Amino acid sequence: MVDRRPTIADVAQRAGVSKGLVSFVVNNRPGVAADTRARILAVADEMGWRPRPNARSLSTRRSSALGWVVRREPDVVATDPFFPAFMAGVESVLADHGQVLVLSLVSDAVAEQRAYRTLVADARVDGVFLTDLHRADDRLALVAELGLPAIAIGRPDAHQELPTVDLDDTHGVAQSVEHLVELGHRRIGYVAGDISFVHGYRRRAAYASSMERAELSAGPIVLTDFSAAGGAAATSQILDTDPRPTAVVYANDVMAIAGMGLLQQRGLRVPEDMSVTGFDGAALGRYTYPALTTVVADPMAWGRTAAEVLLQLITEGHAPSVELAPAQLVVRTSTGRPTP
Amino acid sequence: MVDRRPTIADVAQRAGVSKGLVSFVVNNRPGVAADTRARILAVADEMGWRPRPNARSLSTRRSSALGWVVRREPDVVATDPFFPAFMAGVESVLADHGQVLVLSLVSDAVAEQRAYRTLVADARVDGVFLTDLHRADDRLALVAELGLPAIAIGRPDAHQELPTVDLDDTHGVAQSVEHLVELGHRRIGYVAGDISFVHGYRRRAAYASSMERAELSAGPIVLTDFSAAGGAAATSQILDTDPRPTAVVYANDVMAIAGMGLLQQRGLRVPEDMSVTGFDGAALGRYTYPALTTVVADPMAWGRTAAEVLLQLITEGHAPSVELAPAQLVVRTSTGRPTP
DNA sequence: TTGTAAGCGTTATCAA
DNA sequence: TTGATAACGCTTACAA
Repeated sequence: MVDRRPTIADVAQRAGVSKGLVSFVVNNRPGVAADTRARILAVADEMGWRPRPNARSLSTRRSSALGWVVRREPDVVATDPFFPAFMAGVESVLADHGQVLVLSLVSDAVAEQRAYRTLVADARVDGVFLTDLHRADDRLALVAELGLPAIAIGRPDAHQELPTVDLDDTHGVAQSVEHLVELGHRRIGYVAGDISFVHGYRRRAAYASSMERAELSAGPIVLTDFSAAGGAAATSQILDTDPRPTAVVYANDVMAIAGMGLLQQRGLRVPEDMSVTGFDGAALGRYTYPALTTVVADPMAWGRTAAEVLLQLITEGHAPSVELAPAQLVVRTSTGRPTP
Repeated sequence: MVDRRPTIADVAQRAGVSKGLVSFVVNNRPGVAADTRARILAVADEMGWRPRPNARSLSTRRSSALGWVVRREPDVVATDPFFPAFMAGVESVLADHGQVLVLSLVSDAVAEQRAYRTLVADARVDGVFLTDLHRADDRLALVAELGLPAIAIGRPDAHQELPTVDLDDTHGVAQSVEHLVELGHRRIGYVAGDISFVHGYRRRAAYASSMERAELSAGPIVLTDFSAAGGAAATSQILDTDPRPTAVVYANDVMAIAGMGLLQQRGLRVPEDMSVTGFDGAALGRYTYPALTTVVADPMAWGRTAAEVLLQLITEGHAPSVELAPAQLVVRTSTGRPTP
């Protein structure tokens, strides 16, 4: 016989026990004598045996994999620091749990639905992360229909049963506005991302209520799509308003950086003629000229926590929602006093 | 009995045939009467049955999944347009083939090795993409040892058996240098990425040979790491050289953008005092000020082709290497004539 | 061309 | 506390 990989039968035989007992031991089930357990573990270790997930999945209907379906344009993913950092956080947890991440990048809603359905039909994953929540997100109903364990990244708009791992981004936006007001700005514009996203919507709301709190009238507000192109176009629109604002709050860093580019191209100085703030804490923002004042969150911790919560949901059937530390303003040089 | 998902047995029974025949039909195997085949397909379709990959994998030892292990800092992934675009390309092919992408993001070589070994030990994937090739890349030996089908993204340095999907990036670098020379530049610096990567090494070599071809002496050359921080620091070093160059070629866009930021912070104008070129064609580069002259490749096509080749390698045991269209220079406004 | 039956490597059930 | 033995859902010899 060729030296094929050892199976549970080989381990059982070598340890002089039945397959069932070996299974009990690797699954940490009670009812096995301590010395028997130790012996089995020793043999398994010596033979370098571990249960194969796909064989196991046949009887348990568990795949030991978690799914993440991302519906975004590649261009947007490319410039979003959330994406890889969140993934790194998830990954750091999964490896220790013998889990694996199945990732799917789709471009439209139809492909997105199909992706979730196929993941379930093919029993590819035991649960999924729901990111980029929309205000009316049909994935909430979908995962319920499919009986697919899921957790929401960022609080869904409607009240939901789903465990949620959330991070308050409104605080950072409020800090941005307050920072600008303290510097003496009175006309502060806002470039929103896509407000069909919960986070896009919430950030805009935070801007509006902060302006109100400062007893300033909000606007101009431009709605766009979180992309560099969108940020530049929105900035152009803002420049056309009269009276022109002296500062602009952007809903993410990419739009802010593109916005600064457009301002400079039009001959305006940042921050002398226009102050600018971003959101994300992208690495690049430290090295632009001027360096971008922005709001930084901790997406890696977000991913880590999300993975832990999802695993708990899968194994225990329920899990708590978690609120992470809020995003914080980091002041750099793209903001300053308005020139009179 | 509850209405559990149909299995191959249900389909066989309903169609009045054996399980074996159903299996033959879904696997497109010859030797089934045409009308029988049609009837079986009709029944399967009607019942909404498809073979479950994990049940299938037990006998075939195929997982219907492809693996991609990425060893990079999240920060670097975050700013690299290659990553999501390549992934989108891969994904666009996989879905049609009932395949899934298992992605792993690791931070060091030890975790990387472990990731590949676990993927194989757990029979998680049928093959892997090898990206970010190093000049002496131990993964080539590793996949050989593991018997893991793999394709190289970008040509490995040493002669290898692996099918390769490559894209000539040296052409774009040469174009960059030629463009600058035509504009009248004679002292052209270079900010390399990490030259332990094949692509980092090749780009630098392309710069050097282009300079030689133009009968100019190469340098200053600064080696760094493809990050924004690295790009800024390298630029600072270049500014310290005497005589100072009038143009700098950067090995990627992020370093180029950070470099422009540093130049401007030091009071230099781009391109009047210093021309700058990048590499990647990142979306953001169109909207910086000035807009970045850069080299654009098509990483989405790269991913698409890579997926097709890898699938062929897995199913047929061999696959051709493919050479994609070379990257091309796109001139924008970060390059101009040197001021005398 | 079709059916039967034996795997594939686990976990689950039920006795002992 | 342990051991047989039957699932789990599919593929694949081998027979018919």
